[in-house]
Amino acid sequence: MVKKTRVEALATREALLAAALQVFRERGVTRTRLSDVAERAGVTRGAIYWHFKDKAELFQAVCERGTLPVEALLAQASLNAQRDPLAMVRQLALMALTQLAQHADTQAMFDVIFHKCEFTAELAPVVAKNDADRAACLSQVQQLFDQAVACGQLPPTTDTFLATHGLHAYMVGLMHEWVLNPESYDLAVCAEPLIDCYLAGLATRPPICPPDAG
Amino acid sequence: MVKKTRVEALATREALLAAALQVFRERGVTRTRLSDVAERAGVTRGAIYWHFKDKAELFQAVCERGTLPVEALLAQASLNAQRDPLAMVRQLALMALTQLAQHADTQAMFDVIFHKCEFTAELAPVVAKNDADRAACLSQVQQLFDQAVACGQLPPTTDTFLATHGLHAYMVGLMHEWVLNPESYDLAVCAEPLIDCYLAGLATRPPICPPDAG
DNA sequence: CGCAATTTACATTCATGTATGTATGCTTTT
DNA sequence: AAAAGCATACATACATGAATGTAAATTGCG
Repeated sequence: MVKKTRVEALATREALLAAALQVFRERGVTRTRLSDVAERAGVTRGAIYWHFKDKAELFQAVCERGTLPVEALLAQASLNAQRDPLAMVRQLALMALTQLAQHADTQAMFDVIFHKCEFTAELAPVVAKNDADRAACLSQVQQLFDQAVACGQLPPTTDTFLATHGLHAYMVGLMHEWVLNPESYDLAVCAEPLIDCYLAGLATRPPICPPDAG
Repeated sequence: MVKKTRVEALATREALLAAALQVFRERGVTRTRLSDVAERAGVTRGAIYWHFKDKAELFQAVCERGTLPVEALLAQASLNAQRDPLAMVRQLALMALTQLAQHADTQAMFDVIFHKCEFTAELAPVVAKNDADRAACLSQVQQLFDQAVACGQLPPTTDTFLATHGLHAYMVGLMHEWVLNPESYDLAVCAEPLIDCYLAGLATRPPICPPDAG
């Protein structure tokens, strides 16, 4: 079998992405040979070079396929933000953790990103996209926190910059560590108390940044 | 220059470790060639094979050199624990972040571990040691939280397992993200408000684990 | 002199990228 | 509507370079 119809070609591409995600997870991105990916997808190495320029581009595609749902959440956030900003932050965090807890592919992706990947020069485009996404996300959340301060949901002394970075770190850490041991606790259930605990901390003793420290 | 005295040999070993840390950070562990490490250390590749079996063992040595200070902190903790357990947790967290904020080598090490390394089968011994260390650390901290509950420093309903994992995730996330942008904020200064914020959350709205979720 | 510490030289393995082959689907023309 | 022509979607083969591990050679210390 050589030539496929367009939809079949798309299916091949999808199979390659799925296979890549698995092999990346097993062998690490750098040690992954494209021949393994091809074999797992049921094609040869040539097919990869048709769909992707090289391994870096393949990796980028794998990442983008996975980060899409999170971006959609953020888009929502800016719209419905005005009413109850703190609840929106809470919902965003919960949805991200729930997505992770429920979707095996999401778990695989974050396992790769957190523990099976080396972010060096050759992955510069991915890193750049990551940075941009993170900056956008942080900025959005900080705006929500600012609104929460304005609403009186958070104390007026709250350093929303630090609060944002703290929450972000918390999320990253939770995902980073939970993916290592998904059996250690039920994330779908525990996400809520974990998030609420941090938010309660913000409300009762918000971080206050000394001058010139950020 | 060929043969050295014993102390000089130790110096060579140290130079190799320092060089490896740098090159690991620049190129990622997997893409690092031992020839680069040797060159940076001012020796040839053969010297590496004298001191270390292979790259994995070199990496392990680099990690162990860096994780030593943290272990010392934990050893302290179990001793002075009885009086004010929550303050002990606080101090531990602060010291870890301070160590990171002040020592360039520590920053380099965590940058490598978090962003420049793929934890796959070939690094199994390192992973095993990491797991053991983490488990020990978590167990220690959970004991402190248990004592804090007993002292009345934390509400009796507190799920100390979740509290521990939450704090650990927080720490990991803070280090993981701050190392990416050490200029984004002054960690040495902000560590205190960040930690206190989380601990305040624990005190006012501790995580409560539903049955059978952990 | 024998061993510790390091260099040099060598063989081997292995993944990559590319160049080329090829057959099929798609399109256009008449 | 049928056939030709072209682009697509891969497979195959090859050349290349690069890093590794080991074995042998070298030299200085005790």
